[in-house]
Amino acid sequence: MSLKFQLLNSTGQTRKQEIIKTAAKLFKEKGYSAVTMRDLAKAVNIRAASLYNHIDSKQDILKSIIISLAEEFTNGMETIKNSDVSIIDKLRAIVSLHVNITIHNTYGMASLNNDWMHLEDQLEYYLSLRKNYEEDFVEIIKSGIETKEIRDSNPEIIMFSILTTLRSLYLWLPKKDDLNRQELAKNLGDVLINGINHQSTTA
Amino acid sequence: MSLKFQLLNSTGQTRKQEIIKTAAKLFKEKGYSAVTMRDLAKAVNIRAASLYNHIDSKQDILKSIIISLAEEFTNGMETIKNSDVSIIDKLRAIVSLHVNITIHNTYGMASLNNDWMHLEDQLEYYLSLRKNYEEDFVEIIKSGIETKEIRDSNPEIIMFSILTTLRSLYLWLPKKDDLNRQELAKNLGDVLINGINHQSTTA
DNA sequence: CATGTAGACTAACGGTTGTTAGTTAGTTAT
DNA sequence: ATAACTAACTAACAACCGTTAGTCTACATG
Repeated sequence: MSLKFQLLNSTGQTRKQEIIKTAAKLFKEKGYSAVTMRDLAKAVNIRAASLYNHIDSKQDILKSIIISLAEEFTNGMETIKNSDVSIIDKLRAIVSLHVNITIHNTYGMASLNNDWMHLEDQLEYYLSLRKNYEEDFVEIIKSGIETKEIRDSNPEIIMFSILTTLRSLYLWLPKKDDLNRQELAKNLGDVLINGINHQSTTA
Repeated sequence: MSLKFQLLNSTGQTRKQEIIKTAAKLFKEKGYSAVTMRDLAKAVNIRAASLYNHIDSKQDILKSIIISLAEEFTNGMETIKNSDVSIIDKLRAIVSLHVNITIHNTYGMASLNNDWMHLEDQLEYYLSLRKNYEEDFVEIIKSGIETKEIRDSNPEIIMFSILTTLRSLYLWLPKKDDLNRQELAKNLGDVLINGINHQSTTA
């Protein structure tokens, strides 16, 4: 048994990673079902059959893209939930979580949002992660309403309103790369959070 | 040349309308590309070939769903733009427009959001309608900032934040049918608009 | 030098796709 | 009564789908 060194290509990723990243890009443009293995192969300049030296199946690619992202969100939420800061700061942390993940994997976010229903074996697992995430999110809102940090409106509506905006970040973040992460997160935080902040002192 | 009476089925729609509505429902669940003509045929209890007595092509179905909805939004925006009310009331009217259209065509909204890229001949037309809609929307926000009815934040971010929430209505509106239109529109208006309202006097 | 492996290839498979052709039973119009 | 139309059917086509089998070459390891 000897050490094995993974060969890296010119962009510093393994071939498998390159295939998955390219797939995510195509999935964003046309959706999982409309992208064929021959499309994907052409995009990485090999033949369709050669893809199978690196991946198990088309399904497997989708699973890799979605599950890893979903787990990133779950882990991020766990950290935020257990952190000892104000509710408003927790909400700001959630905004940053979405901005950061979306910046480093814009293409994958499209699959997470639009192609999760094509997961087969992992569908149930994905749905449980999403359900838990939304429940944690709404709990934070509720406790903010109790402590009067958040305006007293329907917590589910507040949660969905913020979450759908964050989930759509992948659509308009690419057009806004002149603003860097911190600026965008701040602007977005202002719009999303000051709106529901009870003592609205922005100016 | 004589009058022609369109035969209506048990649900009071023509067969073509029934097919398109059923298609929209399937498109919402799996996306345009993943739904086959045989799937659609089975859902309306005929054979795939028989669909072509009523529609020209699969493309044609998608076109019918998306373009009519996009034009509804365009017409609605035109009315709101030219109405003589406050900026805040215009925003409330936009919220109502989305709520009402989404209520009466929940399935179609999924295609509008997720399958527009599979339009072929009509893609350019659709994109122009969407572009105009967003431009009108952001103009309303800008004039609201000028008149100080709206908090002074980045108008594009405000617009996208509201619009993405409204675009996602089709996802969570079906779960909330205990609230009727007016209630939902009001709640949503509170969350979306009071947040950016300059003199935030909600309580 | 011999051997093993990674990663590309060609060829082909069985199944599915959207769609067309041709037919037929039932209804409506003249 | 006859002609025309509507809306269903069966059968089939050519193209495309994901995937497998088997092969070849370049390179790393012993």
